[in-house]
Amino acid sequence: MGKMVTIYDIAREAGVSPATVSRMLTGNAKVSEEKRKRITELIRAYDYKPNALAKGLRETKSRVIGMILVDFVNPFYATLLSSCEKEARKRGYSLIVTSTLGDRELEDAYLDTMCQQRVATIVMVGGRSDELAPDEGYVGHVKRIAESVPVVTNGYLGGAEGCRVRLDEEKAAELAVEYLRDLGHREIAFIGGKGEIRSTVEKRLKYAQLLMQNGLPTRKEWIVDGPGYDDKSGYEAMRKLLALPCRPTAVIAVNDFTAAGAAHAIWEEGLGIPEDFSLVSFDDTYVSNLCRPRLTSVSYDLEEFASRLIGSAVDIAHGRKIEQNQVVEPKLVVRDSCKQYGGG
Amino acid sequence: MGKMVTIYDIAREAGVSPATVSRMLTGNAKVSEEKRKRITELIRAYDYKPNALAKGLRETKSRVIGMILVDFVNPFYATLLSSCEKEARKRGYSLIVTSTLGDRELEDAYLDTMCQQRVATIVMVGGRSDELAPDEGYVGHVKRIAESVPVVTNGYLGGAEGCRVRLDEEKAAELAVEYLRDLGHREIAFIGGKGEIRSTVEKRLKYAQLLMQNGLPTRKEWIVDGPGYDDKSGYEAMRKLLALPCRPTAVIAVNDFTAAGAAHAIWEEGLGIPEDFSLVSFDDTYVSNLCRPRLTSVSYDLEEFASRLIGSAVDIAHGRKIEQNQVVEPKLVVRDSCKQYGGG
DNA sequence: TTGAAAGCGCTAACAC
DNA sequence: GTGTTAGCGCTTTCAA
Repeated sequence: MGKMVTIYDIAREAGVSPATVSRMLTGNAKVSEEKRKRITELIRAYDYKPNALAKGLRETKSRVIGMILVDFVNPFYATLLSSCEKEARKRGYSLIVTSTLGDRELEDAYLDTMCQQRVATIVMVGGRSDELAPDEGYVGHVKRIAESVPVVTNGYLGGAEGCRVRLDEEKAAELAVEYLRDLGHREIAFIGGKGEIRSTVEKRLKYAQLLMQNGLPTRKEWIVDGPGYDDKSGYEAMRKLLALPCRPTAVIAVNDFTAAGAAHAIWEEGLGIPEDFSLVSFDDTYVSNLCRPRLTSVSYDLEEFASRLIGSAVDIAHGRKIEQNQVVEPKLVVRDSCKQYGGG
Repeated sequence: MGKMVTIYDIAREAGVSPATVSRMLTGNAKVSEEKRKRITELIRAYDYKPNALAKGLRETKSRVIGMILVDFVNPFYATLLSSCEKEARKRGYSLIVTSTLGDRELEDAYLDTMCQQRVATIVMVGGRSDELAPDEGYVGHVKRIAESVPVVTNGYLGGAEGCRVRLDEEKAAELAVEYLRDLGHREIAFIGGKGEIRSTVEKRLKYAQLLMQNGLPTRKEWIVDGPGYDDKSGYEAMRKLLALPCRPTAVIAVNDFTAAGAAHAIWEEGLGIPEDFSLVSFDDTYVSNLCRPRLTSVSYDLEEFASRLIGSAVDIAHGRKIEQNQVVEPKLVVRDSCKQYGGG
């Protein structure tokens, strides 16, 4: 691999000092039109590429954001990643990414790796920061890291996070429940997810609260814990519901995958959506469009989420003032998986 | 943000020279057991994190691989990314990622960005490198880049690439066609994809060739060009097929999304899978498991693909000898979307 | 085995 | 407006 050209090469060739070349590049000081022209030309001619490592070393921080996601494959996170990357680019940043798949040790290791890379900011979405009760050791670790590199997250890190951007899970649950209630449903179940994940618990709690407030029947068996967030979980959860003596008429699924799984269980029983069950999911990934009937789903504006996440990350890195607590609101996207109860 | 501790801090505290600390860290030279112990302790106590920027500057290259994908959201690439990241980590590398979404200028810009980051290697999958005839300017650009940073790709870059890892598209097409043929199908269509994308063209060509070799009827209308790779494309393509006076009995879809779209068109017509149409797709993403009936699909071992991509990237970076041309073979995963023709 | 010193490529004082 | 210089944190000769 050939030696890379440096500002010294350019400077020598142009008969100026490296500083002048640097000044032109950064735009931090005036450079005479004549030299400017000569330098610009040389840069093109030599195809000069500034060394981000040197710049980063000099400024004790790189224009790179470290992103720790729980999973790249899940379309919710995949889309978020895509938006974040676009957003980062727009602001002149690159993304170093990592997926933990729920592995706690990995999460710790990655925190360190990104710290070593001297990323400008660490953005964490999902994973342990999203757990209801992240363990002490972990929070301590993040706190230590956060002393040298700011952390932006959607979860809660005991105050270690420099900035938090949450999704309004309660509002999301509200949209789902109220939509079904307005359609005349009274027997509404909630399936999927895990009891230790904050986002899930927040939804379930709000769901239960709303049922009560609306005088709708609440039953323990109508909240089916996971075992997880995939279609298999949804399938199994729905089968439990189907086995119940008193079945609900509507089902809220913790995400599109569990909804898809639930749909399969319903069809297997020879029943239909929305004829026999109305189905609402969260996340509104492309999966909700891929199912038939297409799923009515609570949607988060992932572009906005990404924009706030990355925007805050960049602002913090530049020492700008930011909103410490931000919330992204959901909205309901009505498709074909629900119908008026009793009505038609 | 607090000042980070350096080897100088450690050295001073331990009463040794920075060089000794460095030697211990890199393991490039012997260090007395006594100092080693003292240093190790200090490193823990101060939570010292080596500055990857400085190291990279010194060694004129970082332990980061730049990955340019066409799209993060498509589960094929999302899964590939996930596997690549895992593979990179295993080898002590991080991933800087980027998705181009088919934007040519972006691809150029990213190539430069990664070059500036002094990534060890650039890995490109999808995008322009996957086009049948990438334009001259682009190839030139890659060639120039490739002089300073090695490029690994699945596409063809006029020899600029340092290493190529292809999927065996022809074998994939063969698996699909022969499976359907063996089931007794004679009228087989191919839908989706774009005529300028190498992987698609390779599949179509092989498909056409195999029909002929097997004495099966070939019809122009049975190859439906895209318009793309999403379910809408599949839906539209299938509708064209359905409108034909002579419909095929089996359909090969360029990926899972187009297959899902095709399935919807078929159902809309009141027809069934596999009763009225047998359906085979490529890629075998989780989408093929999410559909009902589950899709029979040609599967690539994405872990192997990732392992070869990243393995080669790392090997090249270390100046090791590598296989210049590697191929990942597909296999057929039989599920429920096909049936014996005539037979049952 | 260890230390001193140079240098990777860049930017920002500080002079002029 | 421009050049000189020091230093970001690390590794690696070169001597001792």
